[in-house]
Amino acid sequence: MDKESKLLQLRKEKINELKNNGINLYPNDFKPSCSVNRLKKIIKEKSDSLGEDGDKFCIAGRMMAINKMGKSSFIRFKDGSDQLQAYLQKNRIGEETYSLFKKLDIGDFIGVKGPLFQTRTGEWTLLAEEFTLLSKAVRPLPEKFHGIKDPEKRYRQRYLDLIMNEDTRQIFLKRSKIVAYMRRFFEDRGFIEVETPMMQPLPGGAEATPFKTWHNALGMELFLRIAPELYLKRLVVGGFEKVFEINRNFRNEGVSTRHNPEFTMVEFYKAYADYKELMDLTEEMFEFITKQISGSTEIEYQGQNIDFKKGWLRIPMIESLTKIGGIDPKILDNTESLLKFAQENNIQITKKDRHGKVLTKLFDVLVEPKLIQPTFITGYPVEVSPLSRKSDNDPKLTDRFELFIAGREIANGFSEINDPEDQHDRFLMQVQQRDEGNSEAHIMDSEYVEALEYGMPPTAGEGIGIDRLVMLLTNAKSIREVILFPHMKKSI
RNA sequence: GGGCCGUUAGCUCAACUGGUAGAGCAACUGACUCUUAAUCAGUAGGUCCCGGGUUCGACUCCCUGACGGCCCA
Repeated sequence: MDKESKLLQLRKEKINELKNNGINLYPNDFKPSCSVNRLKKIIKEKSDSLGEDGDKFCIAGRMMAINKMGKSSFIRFKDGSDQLQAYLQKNRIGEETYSLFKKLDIGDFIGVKGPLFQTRTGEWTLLAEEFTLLSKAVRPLPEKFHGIKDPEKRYRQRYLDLIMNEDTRQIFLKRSKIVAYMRRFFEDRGFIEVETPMMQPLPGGAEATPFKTWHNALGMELFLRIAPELYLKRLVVGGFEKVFEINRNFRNEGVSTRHNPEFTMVEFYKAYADYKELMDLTEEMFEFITKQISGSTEIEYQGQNIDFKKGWLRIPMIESLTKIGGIDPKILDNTESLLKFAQENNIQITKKDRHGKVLTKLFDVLVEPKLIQPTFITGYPVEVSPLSRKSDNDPKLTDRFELFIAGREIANGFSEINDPEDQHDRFLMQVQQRDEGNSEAHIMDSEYVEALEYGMPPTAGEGIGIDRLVMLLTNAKSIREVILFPHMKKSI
């Protein structure tokens, strides 16, 4: 703990003095009659019945500013909904209460009861007839005008950020709404929400390094999940034809403005659907959510206008490499030439990488950053898609898409493999890649294959990064701005 | 992992070429019954991120480290 400042010592002395005078600093018997927000609506709707002799209200909140003028004072305070001003007069609330008030600080929670009046400037103000301390703050709040800016402090002490910065509050209110609308979208279409293990004996469903943990009683190693995919598909096998899960995934990777070790995804699966249908569904969902949140399908993200109105561009990956990435179509099938091209353009690719992987890496560098408007890239190579159904037209490709917006990956979806033999072979291919040094390649999951052997209906599934979606809709530059408590190193 | 930048009072920030740290808000004392970044008078408040080094002297220059931000891989 930090060394106590003089400021803090003084506060504690003052608090002891109040306690010694028999004042309860933390009572729990004050019931507000309404929120500030509700009160403001009442003011708008029926200000006729308001006034010094009019209706009385009981409001609670945190004091954010105090203007003392001798025997009367204005305080600005806020609850979870809005801010309000109250006027305290010594001869109205009594000498004893007024002198208690004078000892209080910005940051303290208070309750005020009284009618409303308008100040000289016309501001509706609660005229205090009763005034109570509800909870004493020991530490002072950050400065009222500049608030708290230091990103490190804002993340580590998010509560201060939320108290002082309305923008921050709005981001997380929006985040909550985005998730709520997403739930509604799925529920309206007959999907059921499920929860599958966060701790898994075999980490699967994605290419990533997992976190390890240990279960004492079972005496076994467990992994924090990198994806819920294989469990959700077991549920489709089990007869739940439309499922979704909104929950955390954990990947043991670096942190950046786009990566947090734990992040939230929605994954959903729909039986008898294919990847094309999911693209349609995704367009519908994004359009719906964006309209609800922003009132329009258009948003501005970091200076770019982005339109979510459905009818997004759909481009096969190969085509995107030539048309957007500028690769000569003649060298596309030749791994050697592609490697040479990569080298010439300073793109780091391992010689070991297979053709499909080389294409994907070139795509990441040459195409992805240029996909600003919502764009589906389809037809991913088999090598990088161990869980996607092979395309009927081209066995080298899969019935898969990824969604890109503002130059970053937002979603990934595909028709699922439901041929257990194919799935088994794909796992084997991954195991081989693992042996060749790709530590992120998928692990053989025989129990999952066994589940497929009982029969899974034709199905398509998709995952959408919620944090990244929230970033887009809140115009946040860093993922840390949309995660309440982003991971940081220990500060000591 | 690499590059650049940052860390000074509770908060937001200053401090020139190295000369011994300052403002606003917050706090404290006092005045003030319509303020709203209230005002007025006064007071106090510092491990200059940690640790080394250079120097007569370091917030300032150099090195190591910690934490953070941005960019890149």
